[in-house]
Amino acid sequence: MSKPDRSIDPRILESAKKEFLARGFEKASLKTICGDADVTTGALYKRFKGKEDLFCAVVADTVAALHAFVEKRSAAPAATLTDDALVSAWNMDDGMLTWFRFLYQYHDGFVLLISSAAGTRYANFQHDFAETMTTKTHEYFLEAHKRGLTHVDISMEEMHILLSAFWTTVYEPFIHGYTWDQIEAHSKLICKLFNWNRVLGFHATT
Amino acid sequence: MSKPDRSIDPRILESAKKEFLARGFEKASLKTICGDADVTTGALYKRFKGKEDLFCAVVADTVAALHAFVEKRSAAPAATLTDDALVSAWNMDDGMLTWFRFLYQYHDGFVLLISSAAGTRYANFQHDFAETMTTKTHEYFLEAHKRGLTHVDISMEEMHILLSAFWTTVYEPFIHGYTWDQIEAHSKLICKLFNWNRVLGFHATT
Amino acid sequence: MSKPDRSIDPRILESAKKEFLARGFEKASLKTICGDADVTTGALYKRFKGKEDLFCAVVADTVAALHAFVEKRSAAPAATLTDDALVSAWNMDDGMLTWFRFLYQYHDGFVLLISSAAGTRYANFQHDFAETMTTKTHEYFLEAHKRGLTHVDISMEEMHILLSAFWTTVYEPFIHGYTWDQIEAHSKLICKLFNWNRVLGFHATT
Amino acid sequence: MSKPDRSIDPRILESAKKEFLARGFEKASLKTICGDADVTTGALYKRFKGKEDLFCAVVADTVAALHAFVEKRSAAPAATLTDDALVSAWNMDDGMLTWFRFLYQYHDGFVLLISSAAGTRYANFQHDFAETMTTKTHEYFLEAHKRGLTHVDISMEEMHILLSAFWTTVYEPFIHGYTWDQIEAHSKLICKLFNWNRVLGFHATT
DNA sequence: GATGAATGAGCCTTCATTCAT
DNA sequence: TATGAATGAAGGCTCATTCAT
Repeated sequence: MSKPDRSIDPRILESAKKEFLARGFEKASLKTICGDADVTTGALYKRFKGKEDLFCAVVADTVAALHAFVEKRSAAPAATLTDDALVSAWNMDDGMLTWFRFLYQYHDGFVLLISSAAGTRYANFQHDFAETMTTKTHEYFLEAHKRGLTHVDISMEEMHILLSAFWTTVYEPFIHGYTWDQIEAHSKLICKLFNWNRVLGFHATT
Repeated sequence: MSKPDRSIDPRILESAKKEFLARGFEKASLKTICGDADVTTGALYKRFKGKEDLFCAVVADTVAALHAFVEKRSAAPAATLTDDALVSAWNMDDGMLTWFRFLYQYHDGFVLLISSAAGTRYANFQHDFAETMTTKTHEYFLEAHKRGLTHVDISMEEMHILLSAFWTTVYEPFIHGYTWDQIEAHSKLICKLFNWNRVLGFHATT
Repeated sequence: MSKPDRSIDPRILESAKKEFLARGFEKASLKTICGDADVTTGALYKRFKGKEDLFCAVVADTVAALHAFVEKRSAAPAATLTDDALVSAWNMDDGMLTWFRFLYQYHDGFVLLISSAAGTRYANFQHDFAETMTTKTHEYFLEAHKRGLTHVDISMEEMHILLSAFWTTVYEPFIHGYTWDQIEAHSKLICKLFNWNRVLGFHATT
Repeated sequence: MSKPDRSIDPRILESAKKEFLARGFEKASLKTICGDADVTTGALYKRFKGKEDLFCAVVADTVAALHAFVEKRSAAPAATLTDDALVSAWNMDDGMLTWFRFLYQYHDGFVLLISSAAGTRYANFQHDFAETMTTKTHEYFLEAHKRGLTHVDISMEEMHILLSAFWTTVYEPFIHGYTWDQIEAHSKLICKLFNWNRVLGFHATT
């Protein structure tokens, strides 16, 4: 009653998600997508401007949620944090689990972004995401450095490559279709594995 | 008796490598490859069964060298190693540098395998490589466990996760086109970053 | 009793005129036309049978006015004209200006007919118009011939060629978007340019 | 023996010419063209870069001949002509016939250029051709003016529109498929009809 | 009457692979 | 053995027109 009838949309989006997931953006066939959704190509073009627009629509809420999530978690300026908060930011045990929980909620959209987006505006999602995280993280690190909490020097570039690797590790269980339980185990393991304190020159707290 | 004259091959392989690196296997154009190599498509098909066969040829020596390298390094049965050797296998400072030196030697082939192989039989190279390493590594770990050098339990699956994370970090500088100097620095960083002793339950040596 | 409410029509017609003028009949987009007119395609199809019908509607009053104008100007049977009238019909100084004034009044519709009608029933407007004029003109010429005002023989086909050439020259300033002042100047030039007396065998009056 | 076998090309070009002539560039269907030529679409793309390239190929010799013809006829700088030559340039009786003979030789290509080129780089052929002729003609006229052979002032713009009309008249018999005999008659008629001497202010020589 | 989503054939173009020469 | 023209299915996309609501 409130909204106009969009009952066909979910069918297209669902079908598109399936195809994009299975074959990647570039090799995905609109004909297959339309066929699966019992819709003609023309109908698709009524709602979406093209193949990429369709991809973006499939992925839109994931992207939005991701932005919101990142925003919320990096809202606090480095300068406002206590020394303790600044240091413990690297002991990510529950922080990571929160991340995994969040990403698991947007599982398919996230996999699309990291695995099937070649050819779309999200082609560099992994890189851009690492970049975003790097910027914020480096800012915190610099603040810690200024306060004398560490004496190690890490350039943006080095931090970027370390975080790229780290986040690639985060992506992995999604790409390989882990169950939630597996992901939980994965989370704990990699938190134990990555010794950020040592790399960044903090006093180990663990 | 020896091999037939393959004097034209290098041009094709070089050209193919360039194109595969630049555009990835799927988007690479045989026409471009043949054009750059001053060779006709027909000639190409005389020597290679098809696009994928060409890719495999480009990558063949890297794959072979990789196998040989892995084989050599894991030739010794776990049981024959001293306790010390078993434990220090994880403090990989020079071990890693050896790896990096090796991989840097096969730079392009390696990048092809980890970045441009989608659509070929090497699509899952990263995963498969981690798998390979996991088997051998787990065997060593089990031996260490048996000897009481650790009391932590790590399943094959967990070991796979850990090694995937680790190797992902190793790949990173290649993907990002690091110079050798940068890779050397990265190597040191990596060794600091990974907390193998903690994860595997060895006495911290650092 | 009178006409049904057509209050929305002007918007469609205006929008259609704009689009047809800008892109020609074939490349004009009904979607654009409907969008500009704030009307749905369905609504358009309620009033018009299709794209061509719409074009015809846009052009209808121009066509009607043209017919009326031609009719009025050729109402007098050739036989009823004086010798003088018959001959001076070709020294068209003010006759032409009257024509130009008339065409300028129906500027857009006329341009549509001569420039944008490919694909419609008016595709051959130029040719058909020349044809129409030819019939009447030839009749006058024959009458003049009969009265001995000329001894030249001009067939219908030849007359058609001559009038085609003449009217093509008339169209030109419309196609080129001349202002009224430019058209007025053009009109004078035209009268100088065409050597009707020589072609038709009248005594030069100029 | 000298040339490689291109025996299939004529079939494509012939078929393309037919289709372009019949439906215009934009509505012409490559499938139809290929079908008529007993060739697959792929084959077409081996020889031509695309639809427009095909059109250009069909029209290439006409364009070349046209350029050469124009070049040859306007090679003489205005300043080098005698007064007589300058004036009689406008009494085009045999000049026009030469033109018609030439155009008739390239009949189909010429029709393609003036009637079927919308959407190609030759879309503005008519206009550009008129422009070319205008430039040269105006130069001659200016020279005549300088020498006092005329006192009339005609701007480039006015000349352009007059020549546009004139050349449109030249095109007409081609567009309407006149036979050579009809064209010859047409040529004579329009030369009689257009009174360039009067418009340009020369002493009538006829 | 009005809506506008849906239709669906057709568009031009690409490219790994084949095969007659 | 080498050639490279030919294949032909498949690609994404357009748009005048229809019809259930």
